This record gives sequence, structure tokens and C-alpha cells, in this order.
Amino acid sequence: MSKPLVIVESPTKVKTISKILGSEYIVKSSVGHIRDLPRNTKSIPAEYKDKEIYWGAVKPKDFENIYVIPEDRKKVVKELRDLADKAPEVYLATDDDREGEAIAYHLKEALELKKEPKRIKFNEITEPAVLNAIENPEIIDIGKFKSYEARRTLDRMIGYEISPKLRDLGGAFISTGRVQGPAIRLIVEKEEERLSFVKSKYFEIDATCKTSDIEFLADLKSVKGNKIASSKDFDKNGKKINKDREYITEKDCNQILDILNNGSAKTSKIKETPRSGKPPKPLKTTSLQSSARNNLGFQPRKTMSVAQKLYQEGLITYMRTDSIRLSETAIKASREYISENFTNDHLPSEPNFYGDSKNAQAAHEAIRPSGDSFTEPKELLGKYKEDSDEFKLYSLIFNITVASQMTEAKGITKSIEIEIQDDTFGPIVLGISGTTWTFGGYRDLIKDLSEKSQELPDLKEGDLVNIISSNSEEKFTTPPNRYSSTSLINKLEELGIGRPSTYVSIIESITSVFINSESSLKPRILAIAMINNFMKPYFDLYIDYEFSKLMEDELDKILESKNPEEAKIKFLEESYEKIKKHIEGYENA
DNA sequence: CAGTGAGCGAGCTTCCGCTTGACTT
Repeated sequence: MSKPLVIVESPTKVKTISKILGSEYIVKSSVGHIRDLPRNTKSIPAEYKDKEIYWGAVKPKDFENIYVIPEDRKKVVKELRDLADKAPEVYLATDDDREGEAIAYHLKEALELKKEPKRIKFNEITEPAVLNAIENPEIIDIGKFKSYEARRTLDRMIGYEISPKLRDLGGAFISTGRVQGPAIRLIVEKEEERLSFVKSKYFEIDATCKTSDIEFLADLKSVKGNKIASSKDFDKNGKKINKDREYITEKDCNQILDILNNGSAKTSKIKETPRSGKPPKPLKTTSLQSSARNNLGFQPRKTMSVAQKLYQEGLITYMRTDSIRLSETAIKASREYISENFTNDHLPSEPNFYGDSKNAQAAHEAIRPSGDSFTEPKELLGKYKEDSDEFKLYSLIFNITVASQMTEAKGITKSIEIEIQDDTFGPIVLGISGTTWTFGGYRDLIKDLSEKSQELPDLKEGDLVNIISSNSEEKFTTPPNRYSSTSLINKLEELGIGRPSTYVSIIESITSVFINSESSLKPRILAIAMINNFMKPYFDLYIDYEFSKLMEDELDKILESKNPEEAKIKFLEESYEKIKKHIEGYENA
């Protein structure tokens, strides 16, 4: 009469899994982590109050962590414990990654399970996947749990050792850690690049040309057989870096304009090259944030909160993921939609596959419309208004997912060169080019909005062209842009710093050190001093851009070790020795 | 005698990652 209990992380999953497992099972969620290191001194258990512990959380012997159930998690834990007590069997179906394994272990401890729980994993919620998992239970992977503990303890160690020293210098509103440190460094170094940037002058020349039927604008491409220098041909110090470029002066410029205005030009070369357009990759957290920023003007925080609503409505899959893998279900649904709405040529004979980056944990699939047959955006118009954030974001997710399974676009890029001969400048070559798409492929569903096109004149080699007027523009190279919240998050991901669930909160945790205009993160002087006068001289290791990746390598070793507990202790001992040396260096400076 | 300042000790904060929903601006 009592039923087995299945515990997942997200409440939203409960409904779908209940439907699959039926009334024979009770399905509940932990709503994320349920135990952690004590958050502050008040939450340290009384028995440790007068004992020596590190960072308010770790016993010196063997770096054993002290775990507590935070006040606001006690209700959930009690509820789960009561259910577990009555259940003949407990299935821990937390996510299939390091943190998921940790939550499973914490559940086993916090629920005081007498019988070994069954650990089950699935990374898509479909009937076969869930049933298969139930039939093939595993046990909790201690290696994974120990590598989680190493990560958790190291983060506490770094944050709590260095932040107090930093606060002595910088005041109450500044702190650092494995993630915050490099994030602030990125912003500071970008500002320094901008400050030291030397701008360079260059010229752009174009001419309005005319044939019998059409007027068009052509750009100056080369003189004396060399290409005209553009912004790319200077480095950040204003140095000319390309020997085979023509760096034209203002005087050259005026002479060339004169020649153009008085000369007669001839079509010298027409080139047609085939071009293909690749469909977009399926979405993960960072690319969703970028696409929503570029196409809808959403900041990451807004994107995530709208996506959360869509997820809770059951319209999309999980939105915090580092994977662009589409499940078979998703591929089938996309292909079905394509074959029903487009021609056979829009459907590749084999599905398009996209691989994950090396440091992806891939506990969830890509972000896509949910289900085994996708809801078309227009079907949502009863539920959402056309100009609502939900409708716009869902449409974006739908379009990119389906487009990722369509064929390439095919086109021809035609370039026309028009030439004037001159004694001083040799051949003066003007050019115009444009792409005509002969087959739309995925572009018949989504178009690249940034693309502009100009109608090309119908010219043959040797045709004469009249130049009506010409024009020059003085241009300057520009320093690199500051990071936006979106581009900083992309950079952090590239460096393996932070996780999909934390990207938005990383930005918010460091807001005190920059002047926030969201799209342009400018560091306060405090941040610059923190990096240059504190972190770099004394704690350089902890703002190394590779630090997180190196940590991951060490965590992998713990995971694969024969004795993970021992490997964890060794890793933390070595880490502690290192940080103590850095602290000493700082204290004695 | 009243006001000031040095010195002391107690108590607080800080990390990252997993989930929502309640809260404020």
C-alpha cells in the first residue's frame, strides 16, 4: 500500500514524471540543494562554536565539511523525510552531473535513509528514458561526490581567505573568489586596452557609378595593385601592420578623387563564387542569452526569467544547460515540422548533429520547444499577445531549433571590379559585390536580419562605366568595446568559469565594482586598484584565466581515483598550502 | 569636571552552485 518515492530537483519535472510513472509512484522535488556549508556564523552548529574550524565550515582534520540544512530548506526536507520513512524504496533522480550527484548524496544523509537509495538518471523526460532508468538503478557515485566536495571547499577557501584582506583595503562592498576575481579582471583589462589604445586615421573612398539602366555605389578596393588599408591593418598602438596594404594619405585621397571624377572606367573583372549559409546551432543558456539580446533586446536576467515562465508552462525544455545536443525526440519533431511546411530540399537526408564543447557537463539537452511534436508559435496567440516577451522568446527558440535541422542556404556571391588606369596610382580598382541566394534552405524560416543587400548592375567584362561622383570619408580605428553583461557571460563560459545557473548572478555579485549601464560595463577605480595593486602582486593565481579549467582537471582526477576521499584531502592540503603562501607574501609585504 | 581618544573585544561578513517564488525598485 505504501509507494516508492522518486525525488527530482525541479518541481516542474514532477508533473511530467508523475504522468509517466502513474499512481504507483510518489514524485517529489528537492527544489535544488538541501544542504550546504553554514552560510554565516549564526548557522554554525553549537557543537563547533568553541572548536577550531576553517572558514566557518570545515574541520581541520581531513578537511571534513560541516553541513547544515539552511532554515528555508527545512520544510522541504521534513516533507521528504516523512514520505521517505513510509516508502519501500527511494529513487534519487537528481540531474546527471556533479551537482546532481551531490544533491543525491545530501538527500541520502538529510533524509536519514536506512536503506540504500536507488540512484537513477535520465537527461530527457520521455517515457522510455524514465522507465529505462527505473529498471536500471545505480548507487550514488562517491567519486563524483568527493569531486563536488573538493570544488565546494576550494571555493570557500579562496573566497574566505582572500576577501577579508581585500575588504581591509577596499571597504565593505567588495569581495573576490574563483569566479568573481577573473570576471572583474576581464572588465579591468578591457578598460586598460581602451585607455592605451592609439587611434589611427584611414580613408574610405566610394564612387557613384552609372550604366545605361542603373546607378550604384562602388568602393575603392586597391591602387598600385595593393589593397587599401582599413581599420584591420593597424594594431592597437597605431602601427601599420600589413606591408602589402596601401596606406593612403589625405593628399593621395584628393588626387584619387580627382582622377575618379575625370576618368572613364572599365569593368575589369567579374567573379562568381558559390556561397553557402550554415543553419544556426541549437540553443544553450549562453547562446539563448546572446540571441535574445541581439534580436529582442533582452538583458540576460530578463531572458532567463521569461524562459523560466515558458519552462514552467511546459512549453520549452530546461533553460539552464551547457549542451546543444538535441534528443531524438526533438530531431524527429523538427523534421516532421520541416517536411510538413517546406519542400523536400529543406530536409537534410540525415539529421544535423551538433557536438558539445569539452567542458560541457550536458546533464540537460539543448533549449528547445518541449514535447514530441512542437507547438507552433502562432498556436500560442490565444495565450500570449503577439508583442509579449513570452511569445517573442518562444518564437525565437522555435525558429532556431527547427532551423538547426534544415539544409544549408545556397547562393552565389558576385563581385565586379571596375578599373581606371593612372600614371601615378597604376590601376585604381573599385569594387561592388553582393550575394544572391539561389536556394533559401533554413533561411526560408529565419533570415539574418543584419544582412544588407544591394542590387548589382548587369555588367560584362570590358563594359564602360560612368562615374558620376566620388566621395571620401576620414575614418579612425576604434578601441575594443567594453563588455556587456551578455558578452562577459560568453567570455566566462569560454574560459570555463561559472555555470549556466550562475551566469546572471555572477554579474549581479560584482555590480558594486562597475558603473552599470548593462550594455557597457565600466570598472570603478576600486576594481582597477583591486586587480592591479592587490590581486596581481599577491594573489595572481586566483585571477588566472585558466584557474577554473585547471581545477576541473584536478576534480576529474579525484573522480577517477581509486580512493576519492584520499585524493580530495590531498588536493585540498596542497591548495591550502598554496593559499597560505600567498597570504604570507601579502602579510609580509 | 567634561570631553576626547586609545585600546580592547565581540560580532559580523566574505565563496560557488542548485532550485523557485517572494520581495523590492
